[in-house]
Order: sequence, then structure tokens, then C-alpha cells
Amino acid sequence: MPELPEVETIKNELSPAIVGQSFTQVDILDTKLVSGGSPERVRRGLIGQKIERLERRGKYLIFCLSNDRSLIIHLRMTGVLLLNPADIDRYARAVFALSNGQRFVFRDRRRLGVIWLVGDAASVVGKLGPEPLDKRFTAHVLGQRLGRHHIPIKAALLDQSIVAGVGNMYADEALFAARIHPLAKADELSSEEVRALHNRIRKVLRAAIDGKGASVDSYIRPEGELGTAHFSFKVAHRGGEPCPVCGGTVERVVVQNRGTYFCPRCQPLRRKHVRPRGK
DNA sequence: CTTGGGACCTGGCTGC
DNA sequence: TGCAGCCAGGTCCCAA
Repeated sequence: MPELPEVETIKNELSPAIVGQSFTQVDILDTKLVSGGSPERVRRGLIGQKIERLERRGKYLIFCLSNDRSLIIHLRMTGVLLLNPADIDRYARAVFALSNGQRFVFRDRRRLGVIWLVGDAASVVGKLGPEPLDKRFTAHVLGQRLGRHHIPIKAALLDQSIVAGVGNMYADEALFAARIHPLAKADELSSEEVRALHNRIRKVLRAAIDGKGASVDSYIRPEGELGTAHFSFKVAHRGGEPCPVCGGTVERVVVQNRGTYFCPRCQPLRRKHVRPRGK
């Protein structure tokens, strides 16, 4: 499941091979891959264009082209970008060949991924909330944005317009580390809880980038290696296992139709407007 | 306006 | 052994 750390890893590992190269051939094998335009228009729009740089915004990967247009890729659930794979299997949805003889393949078992070719990247990523690893993302900014929503904090973290890039796994990990119950209301967190959550979101994401992403389900890196971030998960996808902090049992509940893992003992549901004693 | 729930998609798992 | 049925979750869309 590519979230911010996985997309960041793909960006970092793909960049050296493709930045500065031009598209020489583009084969879009699945017509449903392209959003808002025909595959043929995308193919013609890409060929001859140079990739000036590769950027990430939230979970979106942005190829900035020499004509100032952008190829934008969202991998959704099972999408991966493979550099020079040995074979093009039945899950390949597009093949991009470059002027240095390399090629990269968009492979996507569940076919939920999407690509765009646009003049204005903001038309695709413009509604995203702040980048959680950006200096400008402060605890104050997080608190302000959460304060506008009377929804479970887990749902708020999954809302890309509140904070960009956090998905199901890292939302659970950040809430566990901040000791906040996933059903606590976003606008009812104390300032201490907001500060803890802000801090833990950033720590969890940075650690996962250091681990080159989490290889649960189908995520693999461009050259085929696995990430290791999932080995550090404390609650995500660990329902029924002992909590590594208190030894209690990690529980699974459904929040916003998403499997949500947490430790009821470490993350008690505080009654609203009741502040913890002490401090 | 906000919030919640279903659709999309298919491999893999469960249970009969 | 075969297979129906369900689950996984990022995002869009629609309804209340």
C-alpha cells in the first residue's frame, strides 16, 4: 500500500535513472489507466519530452516535463513502478521507454492506479493538505486543521485535504505512538495530544522512509527490493498480537470502512472535555 | 456546508 | 478439491 514513505522511496530510487532522460516510446496497455484524456493523447504528449525532475506531493508522483507539463502518477493500492523489469507480465498497465535505453513499467494488480498528463499540476494535487515533513507543518497548523472537523481522528488523518500522504498503516502507527484512541474526535484533542500526534506523525513517516517503505501486500521498490518499514510496525496489521508496550492485546475495529489497529490500554478513549490530571 | 457510505478493482483467504 | 463470498484500502462520488 503505497503511502508517503513508499512514494518517497520510489521517487528517490527512480530519479537517478530517469531524470534528464526523454521519453522515446510509451505503451499504455490499459485504457482505464489515464484519467481525463485518451491514452493516445498521453502517448503523443510524452514522446520527446525530457523529465526535468521528479517530485512527490502526498501520495502522488509528479514527473516535471521540459514543456512545463506534468505526468502525474497515483499508485493507489497495488501500483508499483519497476525499473527495467525482466518481464512484462499481465499486470503491466503501461511501459515508458527512455532515451538512455532504460524503461520503467507501471504494474498494478488491482488496476486502481491512475495517471494524468496536465499543464497545471495543481488541477490534480491542488486540494491536498500540507506536507507533514515540511517545516511549515507545525503542531499549530495541525491543531487548526483538526479543529474544523468533528470526525474520528483516524478518519481525519486519512483525509488528504487535512494532511497529505498519511494512509491507513501510518495513521494507526502515529496514533499508537501518540497514545490517542482512533475514535477520539479530531476537534476534541487536547493541545498536548495535538503536539504528540504532530511529533509522532513526522517520526513514523521519517522512520518508514529510512526503512525504504513497508512491503505489505504488493509494494516493492523500483529495482525489485523489499522495504523494511513494516518490521517496525507496533500495531498496524497486528490484530490479536500482544502490544509491544503494555503486553495487552492489539485490537481491530473498523473506522471509516478501514481496518484500524490499536491498543485499548495504551490508547484509552478519554471522555470529551475531561482533561487528564497532572501537568 | 459537513459527514458517512458505497463503488471501483482483483488476488488471496475462509469456509462449506 | 472447488468455488462462492468476503476482505484489503485510496480516492471519487453521491446522499443525507
